[in-house]
Amino acid sequence: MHDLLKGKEKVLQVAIKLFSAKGFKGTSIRDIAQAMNMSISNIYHYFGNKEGVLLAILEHSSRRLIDELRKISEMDLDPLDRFKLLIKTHIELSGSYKKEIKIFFLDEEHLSAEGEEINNQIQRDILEIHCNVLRALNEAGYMDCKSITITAFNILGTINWYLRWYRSKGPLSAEDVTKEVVSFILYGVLGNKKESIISEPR
Amino acid sequence: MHDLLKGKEKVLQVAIKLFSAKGFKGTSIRDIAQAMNMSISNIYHYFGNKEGVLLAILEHSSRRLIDELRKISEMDLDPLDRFKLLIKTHIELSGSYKKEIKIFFLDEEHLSAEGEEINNQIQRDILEIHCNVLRALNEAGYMDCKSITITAFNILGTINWYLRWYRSKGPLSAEDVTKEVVSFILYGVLGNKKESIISEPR
DNA sequence: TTTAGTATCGAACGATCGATATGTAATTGG
DNA sequence: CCAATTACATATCGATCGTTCGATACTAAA
Repeated sequence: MHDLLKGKEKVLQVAIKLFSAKGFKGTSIRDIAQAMNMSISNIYHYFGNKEGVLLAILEHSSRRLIDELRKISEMDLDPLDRFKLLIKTHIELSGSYKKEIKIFFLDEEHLSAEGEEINNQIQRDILEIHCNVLRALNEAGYMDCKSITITAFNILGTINWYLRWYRSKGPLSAEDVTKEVVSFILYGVLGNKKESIISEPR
Repeated sequence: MHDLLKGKEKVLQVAIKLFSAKGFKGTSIRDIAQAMNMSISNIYHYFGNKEGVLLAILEHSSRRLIDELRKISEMDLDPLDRFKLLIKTHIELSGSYKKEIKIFFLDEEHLSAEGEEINNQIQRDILEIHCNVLRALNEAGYMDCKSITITAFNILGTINWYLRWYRSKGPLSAEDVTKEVVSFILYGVLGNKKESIISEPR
């Protein structure tokens, strides 16, 4: 049952778990090694140093999310439909990356210059994708805001905070919770332009 | 000029700065002591241990915010005006606590059972204040959502994320940025009940 | 002046940290 | 089958960590 993953893959999996639970500084290389019955030096053999493990997680996990979101942002759709799809996908995809995203929140301050640059690039990529989709929405007359960037930040805040608090314990189904969050964002963005905006994207 | 603050007060001030910049685990007692030319053992004399410093910051800084917000939530106002005032005040007050709030985000995982309980109580208090104000808003027919708690979380997410990204460097004034964030939240909450909702509270 | 309490310090403790040097077993390509 | 590369382990390094101990300076009451 265990040991389906081996080597590098398993290190990453274990590190994601520990980093998200105890933070980067709060997790030692020894913690990771012990949790998978591997020697310390082996981790160094794979990743060079401790930050290497964090960067590997960061790049490995962000790639798919960014690629997926960018694909949506370039789709030839009605701006509103594209926006709805983007939000919904971002929330759903992020759901399967909860641990990894938590790591980015917690530990961006402990990175070296190089690591910080990589992390910033990821954040910038995601923000830019949202800005692009919002810009089209704005030009099509669906919304009316002073700053697209601020609006994008507000969206990311709502999504990322959702990842923080959601625990699948409440009375509502995961689907209903997602719908409620999407609805909050949609109304927040579309503001006083009142159309029937809440309908399933697809 | 310096040394206006002494002893405990100064420790707290320096610790807030360092914790928010490098995290709790990333800051050693020695860092704090050195940054203010004080001996390590003196900090222990004041706060018992490292977590004691963190808890002192937490309690000291959250008290005023919670008291202020609760006062607003109990004001005898039109539910919508009260809600607007609450959001605006929360954002503005949080602005002067940026560093402290960042600490809470970063470090809630490193706390002992006692510390975690205190931290949870603070989070619960703030959430409850928002829920109460939202409930009145809902009963007065201003909004229409499935879960007041989810909506409160969305609001907190937007506010707290704002504290993360805002840097007073952009083209807009701080006031305009605040207005934009408040507007996002208002529309997000009020949803399809479309009245003229964006006007200065007071 | 004595006393008691508070504020402060330097030195050291054991533990743990990230990292490395130096190995041996396993795997693989020719 | 053998050489080379990869995968792993042991043992250890110096640095730093949180914490404690025992002592000294200061301050205000008795």
